[in-house]
Amino acid sequence: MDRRQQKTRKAIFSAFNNLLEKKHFNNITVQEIIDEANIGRSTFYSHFETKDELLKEMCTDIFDHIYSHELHSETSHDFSLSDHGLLEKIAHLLYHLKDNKENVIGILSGESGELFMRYFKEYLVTMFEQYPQSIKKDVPKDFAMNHLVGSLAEAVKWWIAAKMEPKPETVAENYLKLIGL
Amino acid sequence: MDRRQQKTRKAIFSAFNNLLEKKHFNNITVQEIIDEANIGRSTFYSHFETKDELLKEMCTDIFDHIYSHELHSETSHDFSLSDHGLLEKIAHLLYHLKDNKENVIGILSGESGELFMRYFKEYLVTMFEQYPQSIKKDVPKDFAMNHLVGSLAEAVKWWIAAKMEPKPETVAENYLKLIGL
DNA sequence: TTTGATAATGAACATGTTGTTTGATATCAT
DNA sequence: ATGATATCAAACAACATGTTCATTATCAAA
Repeated sequence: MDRRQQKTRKAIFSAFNNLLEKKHFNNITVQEIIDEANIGRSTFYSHFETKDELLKEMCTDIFDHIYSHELHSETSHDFSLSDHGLLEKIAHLLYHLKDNKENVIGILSGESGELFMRYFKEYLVTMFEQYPQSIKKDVPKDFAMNHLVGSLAEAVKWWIAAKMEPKPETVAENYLKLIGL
Repeated sequence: MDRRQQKTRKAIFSAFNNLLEKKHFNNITVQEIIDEANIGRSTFYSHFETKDELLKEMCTDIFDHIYSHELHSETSHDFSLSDHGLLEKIAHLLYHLKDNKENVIGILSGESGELFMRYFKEYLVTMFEQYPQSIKKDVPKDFAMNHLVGSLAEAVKWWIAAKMEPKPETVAENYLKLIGL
């Protein structure tokens, strides 16, 4: 990829992140991104068709990053515990989010997080599908899955609002207690 | 209140609802609301300063409505059950939401629901505070509260996405099972 | 190093939205 | 009937959007 493209793409992402920390996604204008990134108007539009697409690509970047790490680093499969490794997996996920702290906080703070959360929940569904024993049997399956995913997403939001200070292991542990594992 | 004001206010609310069913809040313009409501431009701005304020007032209307009903209809306080009446309360809440079906679906469908959900969660916090025994003691209190509120909110979203077809009692029951009550 | 390709630029453009103002008109409560 | 006030249409400046185009700068590869 052309160095010039990389440079502007990076500039746009960085500018967008700065703005997301200050104000809500909806209230950020393309013009502001252009100014903050210090690029030409037509340059922005040659990279992204819309502001939404920019956010979308930013989200996929983050999750691609997490996915690839998940694949490489196989967690110690200690099936002696009741959660069958779920705790480690969740803690692991939280560590990854912490690595992307600047991006994640930028996107999620304020109300800009819906799109991000959609992607995040998709990821969580695939994750929980690997742990069928976490799904309670006495309620409809999709309702149970919705509960697992939704409440973990809420827990993560809580954690981020708490500046990611509580230890990932602690958060994961408390979460598992609350969903009854 | 002047009949004229009532009339236009109603027209604006109705127009806004119609539009919310078709498209996302962000993509609705004030102009569209004005056209749909068939009112003068300056008239809209004499009622609401911004589009956000309109949404906000719509949410408060709904919750004021629910609150007032909650106060009058005291549920049968059957403390013989483990949930101490929580089940009835939640089912009751779901029935109220169903009464406001058109409004609630309009606001919540798509991604227009964040603001609504914020109000909703505030309401849920006050609700759960009346049921201290529902808060697990072995995790931090705010984390537990966040879990109760967040997961109920998610359950409601699921229920709405399922067209409010499952019976409120069933949903409430399943929810209580999942949070371990 | 030259060169052909491609990315960035800035300016201009038509179009649409926003929020305000103004003076005329219609409707209200009393 | 009348004074108050809500509505209206029209116009306004300010700004955002997305596109076009000619020019300039930078690249990768021969």
